[in-house]
Amino acid sequence: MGAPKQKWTAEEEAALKAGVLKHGTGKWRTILMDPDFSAVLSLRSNVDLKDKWRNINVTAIWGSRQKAKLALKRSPLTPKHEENGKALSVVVQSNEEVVDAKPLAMASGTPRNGGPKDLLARLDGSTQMILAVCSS
Amino acid sequence: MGAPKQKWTAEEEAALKAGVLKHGTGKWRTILMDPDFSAVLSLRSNVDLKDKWRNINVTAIWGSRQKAKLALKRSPLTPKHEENGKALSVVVQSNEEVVDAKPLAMASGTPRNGGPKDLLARLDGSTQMILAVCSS
DNA sequence: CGTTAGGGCTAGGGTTAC
DNA sequence: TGTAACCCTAGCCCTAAC
Repeated sequence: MGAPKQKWTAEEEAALKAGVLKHGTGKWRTILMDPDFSAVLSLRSNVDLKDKWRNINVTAIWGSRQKAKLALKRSPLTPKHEENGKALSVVVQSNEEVVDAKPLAMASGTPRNGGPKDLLARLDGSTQMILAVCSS
Repeated sequence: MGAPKQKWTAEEEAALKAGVLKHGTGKWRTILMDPDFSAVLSLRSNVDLKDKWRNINVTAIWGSRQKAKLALKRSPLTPKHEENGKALSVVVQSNEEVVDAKPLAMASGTPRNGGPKDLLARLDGSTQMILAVCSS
């Protein structure tokens, strides 16, 4: 059909990483419309960016230090926690190896439609976002 | 980002359907302020109601396509019977049409006395009026 | 200013191709 | 068998119109 399974090139992946550094995670459409990346990623959709970023992080976590995660899958019992009004607590991964750009983007203080003002302000102590662009 | 995505429960969906039956579509704020549903839908906004109703109708129209597609893809092993104890009475309809609740609600005209309101008024936590809108 | 209708986006699960 | 790429959709957000 029209989808011959288009593998990601190094340039595309680099552009994606740079775009996440610049705009933060979740801003796939924004990255796509950024003139700096629109050329390289012209063949990709915003969903593609999201999926690729997911794959990158999955592999990165596995290479790091978190392997006991799939073991908790496929539980014969019902892992279904359907609460009505109760909020389920979600544990956030500890710092270190997990590449999490979300706090970066949201750390600017504006919860709603903020701007990537001081994106790099937080990028010092933890320093987990290195990677960024293998070299461009 | 404090909302990790709040999935609709069966109770909420039932309340929404009942509310549409009672007040008609488009009266989201009215449904929300109805004492019969305000408790269940307290965490939802009028926009949420609108969006959910849209999703419900979209999925209800299914059947023209993709249904057979996914039906065959249905995993051979899916012993999922873990409903929350609430047994929904599903009315099977050979016709897969969208059940328009608007005529139903309006069909009573001006129920000065003894309208269908009394029937729906006793809506509590249990699901009991799935009758309409629950195709396939 | 509040509400609704509709378009658009994202997150996550699921599926296909390799 | 495992993994990357892709598909599907529920829930949410944004905007225009009223």
